Amino acid sequence: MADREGKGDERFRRMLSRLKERRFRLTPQRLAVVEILARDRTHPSASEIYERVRQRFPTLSLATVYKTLFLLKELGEVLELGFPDGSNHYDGYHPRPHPHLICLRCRKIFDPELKRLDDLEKQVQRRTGFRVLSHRLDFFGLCPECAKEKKG
Amino acid sequence: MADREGKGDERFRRMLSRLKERRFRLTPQRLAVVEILARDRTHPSASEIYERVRQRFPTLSLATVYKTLFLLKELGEVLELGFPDGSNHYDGYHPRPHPHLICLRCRKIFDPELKRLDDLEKQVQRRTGFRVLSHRLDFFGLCPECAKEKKG
DNA sequence: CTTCATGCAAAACATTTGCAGCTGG
DNA sequence: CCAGCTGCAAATGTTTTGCATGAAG
Repeated sequence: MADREGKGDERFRRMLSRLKERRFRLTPQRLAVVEILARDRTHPSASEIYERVRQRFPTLSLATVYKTLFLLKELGEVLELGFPDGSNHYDGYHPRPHPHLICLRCRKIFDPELKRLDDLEKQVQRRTGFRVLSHRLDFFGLCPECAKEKKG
Repeated sequence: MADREGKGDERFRRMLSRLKERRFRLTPQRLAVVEILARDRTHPSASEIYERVRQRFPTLSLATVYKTLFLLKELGEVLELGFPDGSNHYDGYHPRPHPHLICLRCRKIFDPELKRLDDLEKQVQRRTGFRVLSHRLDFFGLCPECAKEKKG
C-alpha cells in the first residue's frame, strides 16, 4: 500500500528502534516483515505477510512471521485483529485499539473516521471497577460496493 | 447458573419454538445443548457445553454441539463471542450484540451495565455508508478480584 | 564467539466435514 | 417410513513448539 503521508516511514523507524533498544536482532527477514506491518494499511493476515515477504526471501517460513508478530504484539507496536473465523489480521500502522468496519462479503477491513472513543475505556473502568487495559470495537456488514452488488 | 428471573425459561421456550417452526428435530441431545445455552450466563465455550451435556448423554459428540451452535447462530438465537486466542464462547441468554468485559487473568466474561449502545450501528452506518449488520465491543483487562490479587 | 534467529517438521487446538447407521415426527 | 440427526474419525486451517543449523552483533 502507498504511504503518501510518510507516516509509514515514521512507524517503520519507531518499530526498528524499539526492537533495537530491547536488543532483538535486526535480521533481513525480520526487517521485511516489520516494513510491511509499518506501511501496509490493508490489515494483512499472517499468511498474506508471509506470501509478500517470500517474494524477496523465498526460504522464509511462516514460523518466522509468527515469531516476529509475537514480538511486536508484546511491544505494543502491532494490533491483532481477531476474525470470527478464528484467523487474525494485523495492523502496525495504527497499533492502538480503534474501531474497524469488516465487510462480510469481500472481507476487506476499513478504518472509519469516527468520533473519539478514547474515554470509553476510562468510562467503563469507572463504572464497573474493572481495570481496563484495551478494547476492541468492530462492525460487521457490507461495504458500500458490496451492498450495491448484492442488489444488482 | 441460577436463573432467578425466569428469563432463562423464556429463552429456552423461544429457542425451541424457533427450531420447531423451521422443522428441525428436537432430539434429546439438541434439547440439552439448547437448554444450557438458554440458561447459562457464564458464556461457555463449545467444549464446556460438551462436557456438561456429556454428563447426561455420555455418547454425545463435539460435532453435535457445533452443529447445534451453527443452527442457533443462523437463527440469531445465540451470540458467538470470539476470543483473541481463537476460541469462541456462546451466549444464548443475551443473543443480541452487547459489550463484554473479559478478564485476562481468570478469563471470566462479564456483562456490564452500560448506557445503551443501540444507536451505535445506525450512527456508523450513516457516517460511513457501510451497511452495518452487527458489531462487537469487548473490553480486556482485570476484574476487580484479579486486580486485587495481582498486587497482594 | 556466543547468543539468538531461522526454517523445517511435527504438534497443538478449535472447528468442519463425510459418512454409515439410527430415530424423531 | 425416510429426511435429518448422531457420533465417529478424518480433514482443515491457524498458530505454536522443538530442534539443528546459521548468522547478527
